[in-house]
Amino acid sequence: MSYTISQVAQRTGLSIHAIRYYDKEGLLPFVDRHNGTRVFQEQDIDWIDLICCLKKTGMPIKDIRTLIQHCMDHDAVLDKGLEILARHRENVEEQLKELQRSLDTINYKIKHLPRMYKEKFSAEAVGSAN
Amino acid sequence: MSYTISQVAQRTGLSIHAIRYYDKEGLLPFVDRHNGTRVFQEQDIDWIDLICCLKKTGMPIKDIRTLIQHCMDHDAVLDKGLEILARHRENVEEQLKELQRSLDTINYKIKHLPRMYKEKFSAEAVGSAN
DNA sequence: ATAAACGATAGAGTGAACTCTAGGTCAACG
DNA sequence: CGTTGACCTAGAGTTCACTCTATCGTTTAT
Repeated sequence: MSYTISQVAQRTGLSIHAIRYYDKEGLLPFVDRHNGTRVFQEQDIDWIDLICCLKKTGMPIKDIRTLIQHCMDHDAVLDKGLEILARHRENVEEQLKELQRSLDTINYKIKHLPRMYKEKFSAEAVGSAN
Repeated sequence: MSYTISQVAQRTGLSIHAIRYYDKEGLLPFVDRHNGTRVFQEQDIDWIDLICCLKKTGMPIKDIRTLIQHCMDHDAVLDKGLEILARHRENVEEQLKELQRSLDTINYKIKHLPRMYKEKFSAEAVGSAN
């Protein structure tokens, strides 16, 4: 079973434009062509899913390209590809902690917003009374 | 105690340029001026901390401006400001879940990368044998 | 009194990641 | 045989959030 670009767009949630852009940027070197038209296989979609996941977790396109290029290189895949992914996993774990801290801060600020607000206006009242 | 823009930059980790940019974008309507020079109070830094937190959690600048403007409006603060923050908190909770899902996916992909890689090259071997 | 240090503004430039447009190819259908 | 519809490329345009530059004003120390 193979897929057209619009079917892949449907399945992945990416726009057709974005897929072509990713290809142009070297993220999809594994995609076959038929008369110039891209023909996607099931496993290509697995790779695109990985790309989407890396994007969602903030990996820039040039880093994804590096990873993909390593993975297309027979000898280096287990070494360099896995190394990059493992490093990114740590990064995502840090993002999780940071996001949790931010959530705590937001909760704190929600609790104290009335006070912050009050203090600011008291200060301004003093200021304008001067 | 009051602070200059460079002291605020130090304390918040923002660049001086970014602080001025935020001011220009209407995020810091509460900052006083002395002879045109910005003078920051302690509670202004509390507001800037909130702004940083909202930015880190993906709120765009125009939405932060809307929130701040509501909070500078006496009558609406508890209603609209808290409402926006509460909605954003739900958003951040969803981000946390999504990030956790992405981490799971990355772990899964790390486990299966050797297989994805192998299948891709098998497929290409078949293709080039045709 | 003048130079250094720090502050200000306006506006141009940057980089990332798309998004859109124009113009073209190709296979299938009536 | 022509027209639709889906695909293609090259490249221009857009948005966001800064970042940088040029130029100017104000304190402060020597």
